Amino acid sequence: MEPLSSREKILEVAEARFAQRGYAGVGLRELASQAGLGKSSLFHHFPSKATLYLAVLDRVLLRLEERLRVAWASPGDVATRLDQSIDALVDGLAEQPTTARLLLRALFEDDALPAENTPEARSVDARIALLVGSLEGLIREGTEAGAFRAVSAAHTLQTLIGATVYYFASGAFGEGVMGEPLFSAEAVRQRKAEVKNLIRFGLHRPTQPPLEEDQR
Amino acid sequence: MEPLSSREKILEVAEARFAQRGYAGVGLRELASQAGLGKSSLFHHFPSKATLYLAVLDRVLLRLEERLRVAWASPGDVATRLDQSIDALVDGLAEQPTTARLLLRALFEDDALPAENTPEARSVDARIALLVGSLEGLIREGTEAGAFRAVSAAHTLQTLIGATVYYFASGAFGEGVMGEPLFSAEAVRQRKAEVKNLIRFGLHRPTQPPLEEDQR
DNA sequence: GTCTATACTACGATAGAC
DNA sequence: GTCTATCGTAGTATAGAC
Repeated sequence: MEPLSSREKILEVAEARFAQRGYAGVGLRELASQAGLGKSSLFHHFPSKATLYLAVLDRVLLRLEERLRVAWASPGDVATRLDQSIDALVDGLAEQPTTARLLLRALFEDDALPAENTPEARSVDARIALLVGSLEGLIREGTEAGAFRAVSAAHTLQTLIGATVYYFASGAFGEGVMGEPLFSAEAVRQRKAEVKNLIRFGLHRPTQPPLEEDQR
Repeated sequence: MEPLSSREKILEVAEARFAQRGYAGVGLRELASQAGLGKSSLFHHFPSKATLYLAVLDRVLLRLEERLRVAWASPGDVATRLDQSIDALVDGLAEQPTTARLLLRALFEDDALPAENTPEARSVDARIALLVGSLEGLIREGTEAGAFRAVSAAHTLQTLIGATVYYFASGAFGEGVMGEPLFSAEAVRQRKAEVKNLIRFGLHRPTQPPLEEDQR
């Protein structure tokens, strides 16, 4: 295993710090020292705090994108591809606890960033648009084909984001609610099953048998 | 209409600023001047930034609590009381756009607050525990009575929080997804219907007729 | 109850030596 | 590519006059 380059080390530390404290809550001194550098050396790799932040976001979105591309390329029917997208999304968010927090925080920190219309910001926006558009298209395809109820694709997508991104971003509060760690392999497996079943069958008593994973 | 006292004015401005920028992103200079005061005068009303923040949170949670108490006192069956709780929660979150953002941000900013174990922090924790516990109890009651599928109450509660708190906190991103403002009376009405129907029936084609509001 | 003045620390960012 | 030194600003908080 090669040691990380300075740039990679900075990105790694910055991802952890931004996820935990948010953009405004992170100081570059602290960040630099955790990366084993002086503060000024940061500016050799990234011209500003905002650029560094966007680079972190971009990397995280790319990781998710790669996982979801596999699900979208699946030959199955719409319901199957939606299930596989949920699996991929949950796996991607569960891979690193920083991911969901970073993404959820990013939704709030748009106006705090002094970096609109930079190339970095446009790359991040494009990745988000791709993810959102693909998932929404999948839901819409299902309703138009008659496989799903006549739900609003946008509303359903938002609920799905809440059920996944919010869930894995919920931190100590979420662990308190769940009564166990959010990121254990078993907990992640169960989250996938619960979300897929709720999406399929809703809360009320089933008229079809639930998925096998939900048997308890 | 009486003019606001300084304390009330500060709370109002602070709620807006903390919702928009987060705890670390708000400066007390800026906050004070928006409230029409000098920076130092803040400290006459609140001994520290953390105390002010917790006072804001407490007020927001109290508003929600009052709405939900009505739903919990309803004489209906479990499914009805859950529907009414969702209505009350959505109405409470939609009443002021700051509410959902503040609550969602609060989940992340626990460790950034230098104010654990103060009376203010304990009050906030108690209010959250009441809200969470009551909603979870309602779901559990439904599964035990056989009205709901054998879902995990904790998982379902988290999904419900995502579908409501995250939704109304999603800001510009959410409006982009929805293609319209989140807080218009019509949009709020539709969100209630979509969430209740998804909770009831799931996404797949209904074997029972959907609620009347979902007819499109 | 609000003000001015001030203390001390940290912030993001830059200049320039090595 | 990393460092020290420095700039100007803003951060929370306190003291004390009015």
